[in-house]
Amino acid sequence: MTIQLAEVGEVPALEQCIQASKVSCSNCRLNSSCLPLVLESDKIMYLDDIIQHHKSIQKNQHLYQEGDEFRSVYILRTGAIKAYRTTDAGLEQVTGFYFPSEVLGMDGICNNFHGSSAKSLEMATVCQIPFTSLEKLSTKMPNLQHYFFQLMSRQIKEGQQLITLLSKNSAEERVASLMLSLSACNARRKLSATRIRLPMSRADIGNYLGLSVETVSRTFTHLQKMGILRVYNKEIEVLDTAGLQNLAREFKPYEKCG
Amino acid sequence: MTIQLAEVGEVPALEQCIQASKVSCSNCRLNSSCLPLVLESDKIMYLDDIIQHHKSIQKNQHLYQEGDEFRSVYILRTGAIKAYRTTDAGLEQVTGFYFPSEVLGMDGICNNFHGSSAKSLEMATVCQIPFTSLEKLSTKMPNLQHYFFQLMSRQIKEGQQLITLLSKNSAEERVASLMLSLSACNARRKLSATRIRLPMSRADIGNYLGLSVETVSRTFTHLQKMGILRVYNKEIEVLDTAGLQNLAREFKPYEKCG
DNA sequence: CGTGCGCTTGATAATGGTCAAGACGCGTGG
DNA sequence: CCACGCGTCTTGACCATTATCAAGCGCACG
Repeated sequence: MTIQLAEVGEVPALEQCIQASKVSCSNCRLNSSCLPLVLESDKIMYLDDIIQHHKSIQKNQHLYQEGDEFRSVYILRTGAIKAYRTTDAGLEQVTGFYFPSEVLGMDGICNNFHGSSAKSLEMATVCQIPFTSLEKLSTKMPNLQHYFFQLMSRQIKEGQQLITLLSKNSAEERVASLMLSLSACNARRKLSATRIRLPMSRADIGNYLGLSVETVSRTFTHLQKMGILRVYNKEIEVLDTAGLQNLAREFKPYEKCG
Repeated sequence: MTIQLAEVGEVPALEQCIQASKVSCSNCRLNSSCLPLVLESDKIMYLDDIIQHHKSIQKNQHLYQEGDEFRSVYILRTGAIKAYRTTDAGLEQVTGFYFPSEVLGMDGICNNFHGSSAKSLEMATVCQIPFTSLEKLSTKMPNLQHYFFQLMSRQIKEGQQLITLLSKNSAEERVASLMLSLSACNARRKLSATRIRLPMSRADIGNYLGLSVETVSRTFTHLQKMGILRVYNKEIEVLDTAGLQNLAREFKPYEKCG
């Protein structure tokens, strides 16, 4: 039997309000955690000029696909997106989950083709930033240039953390780490740190963590039996944060530092 | 019994010649595969001004360590370097091997501290580029800015490839992939594609590939029994490139695209 | 009220880790 | 030049974790 948790996701009324109003970086509610933060307020208008606000994507649609020509990077405003690559054997490898205010698509810069696909896990909206415009603007705004260097540097570092997790940690530690990360991600977004809604399937989680679906499922059950989590399908309640941290250590991909 | 392979590494005489002469980007023999390539030749002097050429590092010394303040990025000129992080549990996680003309240290940009350590596997020389100078120069030289965006993008992509390798491939496939990568790396450097000298230990290889030393060793012997490689300690001879590619697929971290 | 997909659970098997011992190779010092 | 010793590599035996296969459950959706 499923117990309905309190609303932990976006507030629908607010969402609609945002979507209805004419959007610009100045009145966007991500403002405080988003890109324009690094710019002097009188320069946000330049950024506003090149950003294409409010592109929306239905659930399970692609924002871009591996091999598509790279033209823009994207900032996620609402919803959730998974990034994945397709292996030579035709298997899918999930490389990351993205939440509001995060920047996607920068792995396409190196050879002008997207190196991964981005598919929405639920209805999502993004801002699109044409990359050549961004580069031009960056030469004029050292802050902006620096911000993007930082952003990419962080993604490199997060990749290294995931590599470490995959090669050194057990199934239990991997799942615990992910839950802790999502909790931190919620906290950053001013949502509950103890109630996590998972927009992705067990298969996606397993794929991301290098585990089979079955192992993910078993691990959830086990963490529940240990009294660390309570699992209601895609709603996770963290009962023992310290216990979770004890298992996790390492790996904090969603504790963004910028 | 060990059979001595032909010289496959750097040519000592040439090395010494380079080290003796006054170095600058214009007369550096990496020239054609290195950073200045992207600059108009009359602008190389600006880069030359900020680069500190020819810093040398003894075997097993650190170029920088995790947690050190981030000030510069480095280009490896000769030798080989491994990058690694230390996990919370105090274990080492090798995140990459670097060879001449590759750029190190960019994971430190995001929070001004190096996110990994870099230790030389053999006597090495590097060029040091103070990052703030580089950023300043980048605002004036769009090509340079673009080059560094590409470089970091590529590192993100390579991280994703390693992640895929770790979560989807068997021990055999991982080792085969690494050998193929090193072969490609040699080829890029105009060295033999079939004779590979491994500057790193079996332990480093295992650590990088998420395997135990024993498994790495067993895998080498197995690949040898299959007639794909011949293993003389740290000298590897590739007997069947196609067979190796067959096992590898995926994962080409050293086939740099820029 | 079915039908199907996603999730859970159980039984079994395989890959690779761990522990232990021995071989080899290299540098040191006699 | 050889003997020694240590560190690295290899090999073997055993074991643990997790994948795979299989079946059943439950919720969502038509």
